[in-house]
Amino acid sequence: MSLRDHAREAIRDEVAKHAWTLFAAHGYEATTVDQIADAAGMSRRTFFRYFAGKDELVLERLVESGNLIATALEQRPADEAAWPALRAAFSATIRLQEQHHEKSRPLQLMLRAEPALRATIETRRRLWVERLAPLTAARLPSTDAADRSGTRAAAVTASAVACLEAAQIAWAENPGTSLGELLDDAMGAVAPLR
Amino acid sequence: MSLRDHAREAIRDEVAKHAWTLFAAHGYEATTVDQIADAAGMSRRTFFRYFAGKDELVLERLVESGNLIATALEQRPADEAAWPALRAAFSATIRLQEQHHEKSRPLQLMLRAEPALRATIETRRRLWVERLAPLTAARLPSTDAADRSGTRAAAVTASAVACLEAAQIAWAENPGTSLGELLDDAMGAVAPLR
DNA sequence: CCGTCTGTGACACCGAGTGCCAACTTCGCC
DNA sequence: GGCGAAGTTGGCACTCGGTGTCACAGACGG
Repeated sequence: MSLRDHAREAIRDEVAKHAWTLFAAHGYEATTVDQIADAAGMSRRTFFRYFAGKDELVLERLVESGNLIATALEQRPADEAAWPALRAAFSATIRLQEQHHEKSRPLQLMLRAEPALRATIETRRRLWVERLAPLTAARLPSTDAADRSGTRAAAVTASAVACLEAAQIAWAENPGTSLGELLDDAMGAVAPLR
Repeated sequence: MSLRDHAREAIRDEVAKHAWTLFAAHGYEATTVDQIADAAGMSRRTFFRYFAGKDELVLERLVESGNLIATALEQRPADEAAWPALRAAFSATIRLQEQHHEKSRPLQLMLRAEPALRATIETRRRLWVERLAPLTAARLPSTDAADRSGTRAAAVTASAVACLEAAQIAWAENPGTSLGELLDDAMGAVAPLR
């Protein structure tokens, strides 16, 4: 189990490395699966045994951030309200992005520019909301309509994610701006942050 | 000009009618373009001259609602704040959906269930935010950071759209609920509605 | 040494989408 | 009314993403 899986993970990383080099050079859509498989030294058919599709190469990266945000949200004080807690949970991801801005800025721009990645973006949004909404639910003021608590949590979480995306776009398009300030601005415009 | 265009529009409607019948019967992804073209009595190649892609058949419907929301938002009193104005602008669309719930509920469920439509959903979201954000901007409290006003408007608009989507999902999955109440609940959980 | 299990590559296939070209219709103009 | 231009159509071939199938190679334990 462990030996085989370790090798598999190593191969996945290797393939992804080649793929991202090609994406950076020619863009996502213009890079064909054959080119990636070729660069990685494997057959096209084998590529699809390691990745369900070309978009999984991109999704992989985005899911990491989701987990990071989720664990950060779990570690916020339990009595903190949902909106400021979500803002705080985004901080770690934001910091990482600003540190590696030479990598993450082009990624953000690619996500906006490539129509072929729109399905991937929607998938990411769903995964994030699915993961974060249960944690958000516990931070909402309790009401008598308990059956709608899931919907409320989903709405608040999706709104926060939408603010994060808006801030990320603005940050990617305007070099020199602070992603943290942009996010404070975006989320603060929707609801007070404390 | 007008004669040709009128015929073209009529053909588009005719094709769309056949397509939606097939979608309802077999689902979106399971319906091939060949089947649609066949049902409409035209060649596959000609279909692609009327629609840029299979997904345009779905997007067409969703864009209408966006325009409806935009005109509703334009007609709200100018001094109304962004959040309640957006809530009110959604009302007309909501009413239409509840009236034609035998059609719109399956559409909502299809949008969630078909992975092939995720790119279409993301496209709709962008079109709506692009259309509504300028109208939202005028309703935000003015600050000194004028250069970020676009980002704030995008964040608020995208949050409202996210709430609408959350309410629509809950409504589609729970027959007998009121879409208006669900939306009040969702948007009210994010920010006060008045 | 033999059976088995896994990874791999090759081939064929499907569906979405596009470029190209030949045939046909429609329209306007002489 | 005829004639040429312009637009519409359909067929063909092609690209690209993705899947099913099969046959082959190597690792493994009995």
